[in-house]
Amino acid sequence: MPETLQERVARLIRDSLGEPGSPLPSEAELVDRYGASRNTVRAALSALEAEGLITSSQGRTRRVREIRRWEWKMAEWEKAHNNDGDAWANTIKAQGGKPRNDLQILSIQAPADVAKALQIPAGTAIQARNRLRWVNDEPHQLSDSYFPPFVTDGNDLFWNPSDLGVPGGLLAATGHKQVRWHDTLTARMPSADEAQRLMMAPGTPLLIHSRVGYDTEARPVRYMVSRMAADRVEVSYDLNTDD
Amino acid sequence: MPETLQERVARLIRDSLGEPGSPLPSEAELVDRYGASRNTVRAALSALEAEGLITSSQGRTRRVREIRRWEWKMAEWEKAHNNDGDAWANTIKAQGGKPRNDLQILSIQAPADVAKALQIPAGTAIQARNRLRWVNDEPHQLSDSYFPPFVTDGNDLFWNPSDLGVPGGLLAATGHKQVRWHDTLTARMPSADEAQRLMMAPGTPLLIHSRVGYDTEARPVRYMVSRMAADRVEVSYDLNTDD
DNA sequence: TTGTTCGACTTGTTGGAACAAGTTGCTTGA
DNA sequence: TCAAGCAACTTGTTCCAACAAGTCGAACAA
Repeated sequence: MPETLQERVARLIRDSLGEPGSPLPSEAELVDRYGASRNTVRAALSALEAEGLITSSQGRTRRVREIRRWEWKMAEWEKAHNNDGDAWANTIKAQGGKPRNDLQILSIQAPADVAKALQIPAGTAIQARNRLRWVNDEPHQLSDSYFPPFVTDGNDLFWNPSDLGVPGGLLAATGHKQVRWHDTLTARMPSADEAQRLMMAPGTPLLIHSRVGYDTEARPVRYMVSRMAADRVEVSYDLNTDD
Repeated sequence: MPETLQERVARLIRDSLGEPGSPLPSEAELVDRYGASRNTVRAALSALEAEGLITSSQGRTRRVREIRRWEWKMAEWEKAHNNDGDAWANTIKAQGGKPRNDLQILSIQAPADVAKALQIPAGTAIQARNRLRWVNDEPHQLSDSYFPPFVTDGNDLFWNPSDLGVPGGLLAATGHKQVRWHDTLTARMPSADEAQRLMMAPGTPLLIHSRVGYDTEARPVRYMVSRMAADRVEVSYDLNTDD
């Protein structure tokens, strides 16, 4: 199959990209340089944008995209006993970032995925804690936690937005200590709403981390789903042999 | 900021999408239905394609995209002592899939990221084992392993493509047992080459897993990078408290 | 010196047209 | 019956044109 003109132009531009942050030639110059129409050049450029290689916004020169990722240590997260502050915030601070946190606590009816993870019937009334986390005043991730009724019922602590200063975390303080976790990771493109709320550049995927926490009796006590802009974060795990 | 016509059309189409696998109206019908030009309708459709919501190929009706993910259990991977076969292949088989494996062993000069992970100077001659893994004759992931010279030097076993049947894996058999691992996960859009090799649909990100394995003396003995089509895989970890 | 305005430059949006090329099913001929 | 081939679909590629709208620096006025 022969290469189409827009593919050819995309390839030539891609191979001539400079350092991150450096400007691209204007559309008009690319039209001259490659002898293609403006539409064709634009098709090539939007392909590069969808690949996450360049930025563009109206009136401004296109530039080579630059990325900086923050590490999120998943194995230490809520496993550490000195979990008196926000473990995530501490991680970011340790890397020189300024973390921030919006928390919203609400009652919802469990959607299918939540119900499955918590092993309860779909539609059950449960509590959700929806967090929007920021780094350096840039939105970073949407982190939603869900708790089954037997954990939250008759426990006002869960309606308290400041869970800081609770040693071992909210669950340990209410007698539902987590001893096992099952994490899954995947990625997909964001919906329009997600892209807008996280101020994501086109061509940036969403990295999705979900965690189900189990207590000593192997009951699920928490389900957390974090949706992160993949160009701003790197999730890490430390493992070792048990023996 | 007012909604543009192509955004409006994209939104209306998005909201009217049916079941996975169901067909979309043709471009001509969408032109009639929304009173926009074909260019505008196509811009809306390619936005939806970039979001990973629909498929399209020449001559064929566009359809709502359907996805099926395979789980890859990272905590069990090479930690298990009964690692006599290929642990990844076993995982896939357990889920009803047919795994396959192309292995290529070659000598390369360490690129920057590999050198950093293995703590050796960039450009050092090292051994690479490049794998292309398939599930049901569909390409799934590119998995490349790199070993530092002190591990491979004078050890012909590493040039043997069939590492099956080596209890505990290749490294254990040569006296460099891994006891600690550091994993990182992130996502980005694939390059044109990656998209082609993995036969990835547009709007599909690459999920990238990297693992550095350390021996008992805390020396890095292996660096592995796996690039996976994110719509076909889900990475998982099982964690527990040590006490 | 400072602030505003304006013009030239950038990319974004939307329309139109024509032809290329892949797919699918029906018709037709062997 | 079966295969080839054609017709009518589909999406893909490529051009042209015009105007909208954001950006940025230089010129100008206070």
